[in-house]
Amino acid sequence: MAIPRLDVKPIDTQSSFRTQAYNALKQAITSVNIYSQPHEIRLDERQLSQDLGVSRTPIREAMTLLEQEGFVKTLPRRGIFVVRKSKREIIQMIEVWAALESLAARLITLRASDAEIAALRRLFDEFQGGHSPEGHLDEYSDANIKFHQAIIKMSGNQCIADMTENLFIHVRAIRQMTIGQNDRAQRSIVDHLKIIEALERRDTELAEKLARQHTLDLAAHVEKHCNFLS
Amino acid sequence: MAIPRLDVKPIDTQSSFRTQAYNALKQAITSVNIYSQPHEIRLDERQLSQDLGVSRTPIREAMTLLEQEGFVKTLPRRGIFVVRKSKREIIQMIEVWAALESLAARLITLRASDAEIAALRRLFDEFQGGHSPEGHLDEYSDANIKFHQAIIKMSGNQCIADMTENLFIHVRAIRQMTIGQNDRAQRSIVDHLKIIEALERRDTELAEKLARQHTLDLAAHVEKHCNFLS
DNA sequence: TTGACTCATCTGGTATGCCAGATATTATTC
DNA sequence: GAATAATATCTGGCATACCAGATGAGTCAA
Repeated sequence: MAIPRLDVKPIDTQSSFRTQAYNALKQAITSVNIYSQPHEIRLDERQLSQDLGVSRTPIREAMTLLEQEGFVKTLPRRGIFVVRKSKREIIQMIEVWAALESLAARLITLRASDAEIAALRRLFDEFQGGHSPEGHLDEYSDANIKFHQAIIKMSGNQCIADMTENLFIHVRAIRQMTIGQNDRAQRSIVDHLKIIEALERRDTELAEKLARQHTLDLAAHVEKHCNFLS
Repeated sequence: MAIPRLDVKPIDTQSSFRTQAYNALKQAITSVNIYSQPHEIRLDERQLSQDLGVSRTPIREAMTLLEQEGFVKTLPRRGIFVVRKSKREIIQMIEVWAALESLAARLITLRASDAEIAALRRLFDEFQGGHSPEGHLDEYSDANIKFHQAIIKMSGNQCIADMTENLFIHVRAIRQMTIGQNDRAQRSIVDHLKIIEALERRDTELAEKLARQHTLDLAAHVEKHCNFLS
């Protein structure tokens, strides 16, 4: 006779409180659009430790990570503040993004399989089939990000993915505010299609160049129109 | 009559124990060539805190940073280990470096002053005037790194500098082992000269391409000859 | 001798308490 | 009443104690 056993699920012994606090805080910080509200946001270690139900220690170590990633800035005995990137910093991050995505495009033409590239086109067609970007900017913004993430992932270079992950987060808020300007959504679709075509033809130089220029255009747009940034 | 005063220097209230521990540990970790010795290096928080004369807390926070930067890996209740990058990871880092330095070259042609570019050529000529690379590989290796750092800095994009800083450290050990192979030093000098010439002529496309290819060549070299990497 | 078991020990994870600088509040002085 | 000084409070930096998992030496049975 089988011994009755409780249906206990193994607790996640892999993720420490520190990791859980890190994820929770990063989620919380990146979900508020800090550029749309004027006052700076201050965090309190003790308050957060109470809210999350853990002591200050894992909170502090999570903050150490978030500070290195540029999301918060700690001023000793003053407080911990959510960082608002300047226009200059945002543009520099977009430029780096352009360089890395350009490299990703190069690597795809050299190493990706035809099936992978075909999957990228399907991802593109699926969204295109039916709606035009006008009036669906939220959806389009999601599809847009998915497209870029797919390219990064297809490159097979994990280092690119790691280094662009936070760049995406920092730039995301800005993208959402620019996607509706100057017919950018429509232009963006055209650019993406050209990039896909270059990848399909394994045209390394062209794919590299188009991917770079597409993102550098965003940098130029931010330079011109995002004067709400400091 | 002046009151006698002790010549006390203001203590560095800016750098916390955490920061000092971080610097000391990073220095210590990166100064040992982990690829030349077979056994893995394990660190002990308590031992380090005793050596550095501080408690475990700042040590732990420094370790948190070093782990995020990829220099150490913490295994709970096992220990903290100095990370040995695999060949695949090294190559991916060099590829990212190539993309970023290529961007730096582009930005220089568009934004740097003639004086800055002239300074770069002087840096190059100074080292060239007199010695050939053979027999001075250590010096050459230093000059080589200085050249690349100068390009990064001249780009004016601080984000590139931040993101390449650790890449340089990770790749440095490998560079020192490859610089003497295949006449790489001599070839490298030729490449650097061509890059400088392209920058002087403000040839954006060419400078970008040469800078990228120069570093991608290193990646290819590592792929072929660095089989001592895991 | 060998294998499994026990337990002392080691190690990173976490909670807690104290410290000093920074700020806000109150008291004091003119 | 305004400017200044004294004080209470808040906040991040640091030290320390305890916990539990992992390890390895030692023990005991087959």
